[in-house]
Amino acid sequence: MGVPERKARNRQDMRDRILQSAHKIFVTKGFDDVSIRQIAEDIEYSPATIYLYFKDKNEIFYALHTEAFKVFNEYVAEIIAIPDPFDRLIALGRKFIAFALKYPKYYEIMFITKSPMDCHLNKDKWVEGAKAHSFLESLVAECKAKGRFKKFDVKILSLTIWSYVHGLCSLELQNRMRIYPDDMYLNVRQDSFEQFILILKNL
Amino acid sequence: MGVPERKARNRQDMRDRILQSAHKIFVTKGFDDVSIRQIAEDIEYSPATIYLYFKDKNEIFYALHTEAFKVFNEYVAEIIAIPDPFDRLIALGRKFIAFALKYPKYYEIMFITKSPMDCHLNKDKWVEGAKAHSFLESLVAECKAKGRFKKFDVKILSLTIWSYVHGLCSLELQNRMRIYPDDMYLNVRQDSFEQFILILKNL
Amino acid sequence: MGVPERKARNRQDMRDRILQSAHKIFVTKGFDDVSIRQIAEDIEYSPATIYLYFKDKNEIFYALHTEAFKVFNEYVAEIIAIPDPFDRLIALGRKFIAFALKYPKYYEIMFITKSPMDCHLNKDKWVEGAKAHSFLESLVAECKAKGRFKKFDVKILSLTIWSYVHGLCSLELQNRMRIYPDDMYLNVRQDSFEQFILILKNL
Amino acid sequence: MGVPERKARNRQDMRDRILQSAHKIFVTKGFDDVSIRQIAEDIEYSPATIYLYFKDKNEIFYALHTEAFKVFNEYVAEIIAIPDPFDRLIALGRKFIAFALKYPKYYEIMFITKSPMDCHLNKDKWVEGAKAHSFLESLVAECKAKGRFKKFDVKILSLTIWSYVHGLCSLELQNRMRIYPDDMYLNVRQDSFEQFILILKNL
DNA sequence: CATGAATGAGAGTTCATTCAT
DNA sequence: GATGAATGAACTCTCATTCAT
Repeated sequence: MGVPERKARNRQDMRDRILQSAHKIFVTKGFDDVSIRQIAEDIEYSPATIYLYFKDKNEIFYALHTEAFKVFNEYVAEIIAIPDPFDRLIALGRKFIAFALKYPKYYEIMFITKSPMDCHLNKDKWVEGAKAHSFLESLVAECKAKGRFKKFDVKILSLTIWSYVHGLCSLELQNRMRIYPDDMYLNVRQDSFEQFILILKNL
Repeated sequence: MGVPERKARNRQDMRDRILQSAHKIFVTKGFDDVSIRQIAEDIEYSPATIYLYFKDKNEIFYALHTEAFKVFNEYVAEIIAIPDPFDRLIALGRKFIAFALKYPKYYEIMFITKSPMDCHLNKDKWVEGAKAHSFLESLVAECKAKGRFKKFDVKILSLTIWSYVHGLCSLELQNRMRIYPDDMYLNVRQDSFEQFILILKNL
Repeated sequence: MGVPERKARNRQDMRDRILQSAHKIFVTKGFDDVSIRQIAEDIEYSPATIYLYFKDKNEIFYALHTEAFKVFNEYVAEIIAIPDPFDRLIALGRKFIAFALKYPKYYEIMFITKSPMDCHLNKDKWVEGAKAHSFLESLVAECKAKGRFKKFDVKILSLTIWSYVHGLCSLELQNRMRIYPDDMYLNVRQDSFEQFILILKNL
Repeated sequence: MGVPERKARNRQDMRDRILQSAHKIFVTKGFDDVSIRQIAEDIEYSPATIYLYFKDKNEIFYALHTEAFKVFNEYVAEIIAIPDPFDRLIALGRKFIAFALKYPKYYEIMFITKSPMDCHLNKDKWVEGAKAHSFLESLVAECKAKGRFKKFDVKILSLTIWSYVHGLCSLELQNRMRIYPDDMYLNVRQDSFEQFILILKNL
């Protein structure tokens, strides 16, 4: 490996370390407490150093966002092994929910946080989001090709499904399900999802 | 009108002015930029004055939250005139979405923002949220009493509906629907909702 | 009793209430936390009202100071019944120490706090302090008249005694005696004072 | 001198500048007026800069306190050259008083101010205070070993001496000696101390 | 490559005080 | 006699960012 390659890798290493730290602070202390200084302290470098790897705070958030989608894609990837498209669709839903619960902060960045970033960056984000979404749409289309969802438009139904699953995750992550008594709370999310599967099956 | 009454009204006026200003800044600049100082500047009073009407920043957010639910309740109230429960349910959905679009920041406070407020305040918030939710449940129960949703549990179906509608609104408010081309974007939300009505009708 | 008298008494009542409150806060929260607002809240009047009875904060502290000396004088007065001047001197010392322990905040104002007050006020204060001090000097003089302290100047010895007793009280009140282990701490002040009596006796 | 050394020295320089400024303000305006902003203005740096050298205000006060004891120890150190323990004891007294007069604000911090600092810091302070005190005790013990103070307990007598000297200094520093007419005022402290020496000599 | 040094801007909050009513 | 309303000035502290070294 040549010198430029090693340099590039070192550079990437450092960026990763910064992002990991940012994510860690994000997870433990919340969005507003992710400050350059805190990250610097965590990785034991000076705040100024961070600016060697990221233009500004926005860029860190943007990278975090990219990272989130990368993790998401990997997390979801394994469902492609499932032969039946409907089963695959359901599996996607399950994975989606599981991801939200396992990486709530990544989920926040991906689907909840309003970007404080500049507009041209957002375009890229939409691309990423769109990719995930068109994956869903292709699944719905496949189902339709196999005879399901006859009376429904693929794109619209996809949005309906996405809305439902995202709504379910959102209510959970933003603590809005605490309105249920404790014993119900534990099952309610699962029950609703199973119910939703049933509904889809009968469309 | 007696002196104490006038004083009380003046006091309320001032509180309202502060809250309106807070809401305005919230709408135009975002949650994090709502600062006592900004509010003060906006209403052209000194920062110290604000503390004569609100104990601290938390109390302002809390009042904003209460205000949000008040506006919401008034906004939704008129549907009770609709005789058929299913029609009423649909109308509730429409109202809900319309409210989200008309008062996006109130919607944010009510259903999205993770409260930075103290715990005992949150309890009250859940009470409010729960009230709105049990209103939905009672509607679903009424529908069921009239023969609909036969195979479905009232509470679980209510959550499913809530999730869907909230998800739809969330995606919209957090700009996640920009993945659609402009011409689609205009109709997609509406189309999905109509589709969802259809689904509910056939349950 | 005529109207002006009653008015004057009411006025004095209010002043007393304010001072009591100031002292209470002073005792429980410390010097720096005595604020007009806190006093106002405590006596359940508005801050502005306090200014009807005292020109400003300084005047309150000044009145507190006067109050302190009044309480001190009353506290110490009973020793005049003791016939022997040396016994009386010792009794004064005991009373002095007891006062410091019982009313530590009054003691602080009288002998420790550097007056934040204006100069012309200080003169009056010195008058008060001087009165207490000349009382001590007259006692020492009486002792000398009875044959004690032969080789010592009255004024200088008085200062020496005052210094010692004040030093002892100061160290105690400012927590500087915590350097002693707990069991010693309890007796050390008393032991030193008894020792000092012995020294005086043998002068 | 290497780079790190120079950097360390610069850092120490800055800390010293801040402390000197704090001390200066403390001397000219009093304890309560020592604010970060005032210090910043005085040293002609921004307030934020101060936080690069001190964690918070407490740390500044703590450093000031440490500084005070350092200066005190150096100031008092030279007396160890005096062979006779009683002479040394007297010299200590003189040095103590001279220190109080020369560095009144350091004296205040060391022996008068009630610390607003956190408890664990205070422990260290007591350690320092205790050190100074046990130095006094060892001197008294030495005197006793040489035949003086026969009828007196070392620890108690030490406290008695400390109380007297501290009382004398306190009365002076807190302006309580202004009760004497101007011509007396100039000598009275000195006279009392000489008298006290005489008393000790004859114990 | 890394950082020490520095800062302007801004946050929430409290205070003594004034004045019209 | 009492006060509600208001404020200017101050406080401690944190932030993202820059730049010379």
